[in-house]
Amino acid sequence: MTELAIHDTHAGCAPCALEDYGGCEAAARTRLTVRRGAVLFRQNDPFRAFMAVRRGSFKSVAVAPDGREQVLAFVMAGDVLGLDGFGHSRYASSAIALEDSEVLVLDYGTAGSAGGPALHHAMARILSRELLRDYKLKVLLASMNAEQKLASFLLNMSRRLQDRGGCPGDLSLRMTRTDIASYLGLSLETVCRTLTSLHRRRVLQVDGRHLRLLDRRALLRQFGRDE
Amino acid sequence: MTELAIHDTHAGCAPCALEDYGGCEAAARTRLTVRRGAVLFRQNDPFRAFMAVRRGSFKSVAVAPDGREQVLAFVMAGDVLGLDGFGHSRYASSAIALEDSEVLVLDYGTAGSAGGPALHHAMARILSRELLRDYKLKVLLASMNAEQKLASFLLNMSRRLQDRGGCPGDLSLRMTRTDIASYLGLSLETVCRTLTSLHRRRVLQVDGRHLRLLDRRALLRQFGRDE
DNA sequence: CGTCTCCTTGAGGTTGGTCAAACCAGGTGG
DNA sequence: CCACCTGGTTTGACCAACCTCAAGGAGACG
Repeated sequence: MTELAIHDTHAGCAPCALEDYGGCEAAARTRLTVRRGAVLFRQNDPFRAFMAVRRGSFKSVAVAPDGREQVLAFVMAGDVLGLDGFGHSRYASSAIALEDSEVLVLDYGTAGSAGGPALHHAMARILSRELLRDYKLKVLLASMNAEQKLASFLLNMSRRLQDRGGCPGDLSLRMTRTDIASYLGLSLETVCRTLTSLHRRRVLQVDGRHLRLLDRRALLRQFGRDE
Repeated sequence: MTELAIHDTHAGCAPCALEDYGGCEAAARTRLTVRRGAVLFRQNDPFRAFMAVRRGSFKSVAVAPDGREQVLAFVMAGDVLGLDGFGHSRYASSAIALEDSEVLVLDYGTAGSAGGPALHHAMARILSRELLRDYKLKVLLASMNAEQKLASFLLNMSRRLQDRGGCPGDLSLRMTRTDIASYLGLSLETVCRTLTSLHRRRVLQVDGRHLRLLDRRALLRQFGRDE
């Protein structure tokens, strides 16, 4: 009870986010479609609005001090983009579509003053949840080895797909190995090697970006009390 | 312009937070004093309220899946604790005082419904800023080597102390090496070694928990475009 | 068919982790 | 006052997990 459930790592039950947003879709000004690879907004752009992902998925990236890109999050349908931009009135990260996608522009600046307390409350909840997700990712980055990171990532993706009505054992990834590596703080080669290792041990079936979880137990076992 | 300024890493200009909170101190129900080492709230406790640190400092820790403690943040006067608990109505991390401290209990549940939109707006800004801080920490954890992590940490601490009116070159740390190591995703020995290495190179003067920055430039140089 | 991007696999080296021992400061009790 | 104990810190020796560099395969697309 006192420990984080690992299969929840950076989960955050995204569909709830929009749900939370409740009837407030009135706040939605515009609906945008974004082509795969296109940039929805860019780090340091002045903050305009939150974006609720309707369809498709994005990666959220920031430029690290040394100039390399760092993937901060994978954002799927039902999640909200741009939450970080609000506090400093600039986006803190760029949002890049991993596939053809559709977003709802949530003009919080306007709707915020107009909307009732319910809207604010919902917004705060979404932000807070995002924080929780971040916390879990920090734990992952700070204290896990390569295999644990991958296991955590896979279980999380599986869960999120399941929440969206997909088959939990069937992962069709939208991002490259490089993206995954950056997100997990690993090198791209280590991601590959770890995946093939899991494949050889029949934990996983790997076919390019299509993965199938064969032994969920084995993934969870990565986190035995003292391994 | 497109890159994060490194000396800002997990900065977040904390004193502004309370400022932002503005005249809303009416929301403050209680003032608590906490002894060094005491637990203000515990991970998984039902969420009660946010806590604004008045005096002293805290560490925010979570239990990792493997049972080890993970330090998620160092929280100083002017910062707000418990932001993560709101979304799930449980605290996602424990708060432990690093020294004798004093906090203001911000009963958002009550004040939230009572307070005006200004309060909500302020709350959202605080949350959003916290997100930004998290983003920077994720970059640190994912893509920096030991020396860069330390440099980043030191510059950040210096900045935060400066914001609070302290002398920027004089750091009097309140946390143990173990805490720092956990926070930065390093081993305690590596933190020690890196500090002594910086000491030997006259970048830093190390005397237990009292540090003096001798060569800020050298620390910043850690992040030259491609080193 | 050539090119491009992405993925996979191998060889070798380095950073940083682990284990171990000793030091130091502060507190406690005789 | 001193002996002792504890928690924190420092340092060394060793080792392995992971990174880097390099080369080759596989699929998509013009």
